[in-house]
Amino acid sequence: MRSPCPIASALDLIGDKWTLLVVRDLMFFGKSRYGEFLDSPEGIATNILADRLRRLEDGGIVVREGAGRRHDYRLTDKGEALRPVLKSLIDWGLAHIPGVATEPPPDYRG
Amino acid sequence: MRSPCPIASALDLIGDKWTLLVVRDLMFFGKSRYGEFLDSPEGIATNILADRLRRLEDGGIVVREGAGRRHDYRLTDKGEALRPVLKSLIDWGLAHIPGVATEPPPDYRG
DNA sequence: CGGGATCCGTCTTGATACTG
DNA sequence: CAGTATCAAGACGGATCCCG
Repeated sequence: MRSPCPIASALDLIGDKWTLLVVRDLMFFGKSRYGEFLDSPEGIATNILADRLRRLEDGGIVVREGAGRRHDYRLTDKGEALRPVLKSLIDWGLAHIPGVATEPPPDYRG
Repeated sequence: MRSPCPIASALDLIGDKWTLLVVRDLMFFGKSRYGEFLDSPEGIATNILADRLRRLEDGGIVVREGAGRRHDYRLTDKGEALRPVLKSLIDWGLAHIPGVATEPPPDYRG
């Protein structure tokens, strides 16, 4: 039994286009509700969003809070621990992707 | 015109399961040839690998060197700049994914 | 033999419509 | 508002073929 590569294992959880965008909304933009994620300019589809939220929950990265329909999603400690990943991604994007830093960027705190 | 989010832009380039695994092979395991990437334990298919290498090249993250068939892929400065992303992903995986750190991990230099 | 391209069946993704 | 149902389009995996 070889222990799996931590990069490969991490990418199994968060290695797709949409998952980290939801984490970004939670981490940097203070969003917590389904409808707020939907409003993001990238335009995630409703079924994809539901699927990613479920995977994030199954992976222990977010928790769903509140009873009934009006629940909030919140990052767990494991989810918060992704902050350096997001930060380094932001730094890389700003430095190396043309057109991304030409205007005052939104407020990526953290 | 809003400037696009650097995270979203970055994920357009590297936000999938396979791309960062190729970067990992280049960055940490000293691989540089098609056949070497194929040998990685995750088992990428030939068509997928060819596609990802082309995208990485188009995105300025790798360059293809050498004439004829026997060429090497090498990280550009833009590709090397992904090192903090990979590093933070390794740290997160080791700390938060069960089973990943139970044996002496391979040598992630950097 | 190494480095792909191509074809094909399957699984996933995504846009939209619909429901409680 | 927070999802599910439906269904088309694309990505994937695997095998095979091809070309130098």
